[in-house]
Amino acid sequence: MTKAIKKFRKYIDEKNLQITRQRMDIAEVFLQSGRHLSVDELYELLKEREISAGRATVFRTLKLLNESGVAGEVDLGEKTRRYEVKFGNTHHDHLVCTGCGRYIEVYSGQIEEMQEKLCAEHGFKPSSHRLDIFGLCRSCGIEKKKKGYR
Amino acid sequence: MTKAIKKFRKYIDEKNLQITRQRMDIAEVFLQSGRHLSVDELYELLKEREISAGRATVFRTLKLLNESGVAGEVDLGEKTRRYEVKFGNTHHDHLVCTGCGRYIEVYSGQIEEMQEKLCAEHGFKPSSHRLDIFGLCRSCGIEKKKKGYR
DNA sequence: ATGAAATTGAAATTCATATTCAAATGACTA
DNA sequence: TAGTCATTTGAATATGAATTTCAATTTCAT
Ligand SMILES: [Mn+2]
Ligand SMILES: [Mn+2]
Ligand SMILES: [Zn+2]
Ligand SMILES: [Zn+2]
Repeated sequence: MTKAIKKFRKYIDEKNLQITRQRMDIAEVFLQSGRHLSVDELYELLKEREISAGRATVFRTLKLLNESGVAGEVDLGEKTRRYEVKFGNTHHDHLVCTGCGRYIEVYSGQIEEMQEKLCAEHGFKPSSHRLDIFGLCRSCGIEKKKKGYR
Repeated sequence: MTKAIKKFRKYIDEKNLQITRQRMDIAEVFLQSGRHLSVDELYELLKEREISAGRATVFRTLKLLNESGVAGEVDLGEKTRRYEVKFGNTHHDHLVCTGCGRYIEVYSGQIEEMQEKLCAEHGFKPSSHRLDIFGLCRSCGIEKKKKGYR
């Protein structure tokens, strides 16, 4: 059993909830995917693997995973919410490719520092932030050139 | 007539749409407010001023204002979309106070530069970005101290 | 095993946003 | 100016993601 699953079980236990087959199945498929998944994508992924779980339960379990700190909510400006694995992953920002939809995870200690400084200048106490850069990833950029687009 | 209104009229004209009382009223109240407004907030603001406009028309006009470049969409992780005045305002990021809901507009040329660098390192061609920092503004931070919170 | 409590999931609800369509308004022509 | 056609308006309806409801099922403690 992975550490992430252990942490999830611990959280469930502390909240006096029950460790059920659905919750564990959903958590495992989510963790294995390693992707930035919407509720519906995870629901379909479970169906593919012939794991039965209702949409409502997938919603609720992702919420639990989020509360437990195992998963994190990601809002990339789409209409639907996504979740990513947070446990074992350090903080990062996203390069979002508008060509192929990939999310590239990036980090810059310098940017983080400058954000702190910027906040200090305004007497602002930061607790979290979100930096998303939208554009074209390397392969999509090349693709466009090939096709002669601008 | 302000330059922003002029630009909006020009856009409407170019699209072979009509300059109507509703469109102008909505645009003017929006521009005067200078705030980060949701559709509903603007709709209520119009009602207060006894300007009649249906919700659908407010939606549609904000969309037009956005397309014209006079307004910009702002997604601050709430369930509802907001619009801000874009015309005459340069690019900026947001410090979002989770205490009082204020949006402080900030800018750091250094952060922008580092973002460019970060993208370049990944062969990524950026076209836009979004940086929001959530936390407590100066007055909300002081408030919390007074009350003895952590 | 028994009963109380928690969980599940199909269906209903909510809420923001988008669309529909009949009536109103505006533009244009004769 | 009156007539005609096109656009706009806004109340009502539709949509779609997220949440809630509640009866049936499952789990846990005894
Ligand atoms: Mn990520
Ligand atoms: Mn702003
Ligand atoms: Zn790509
Ligand atoms: Zn504040």
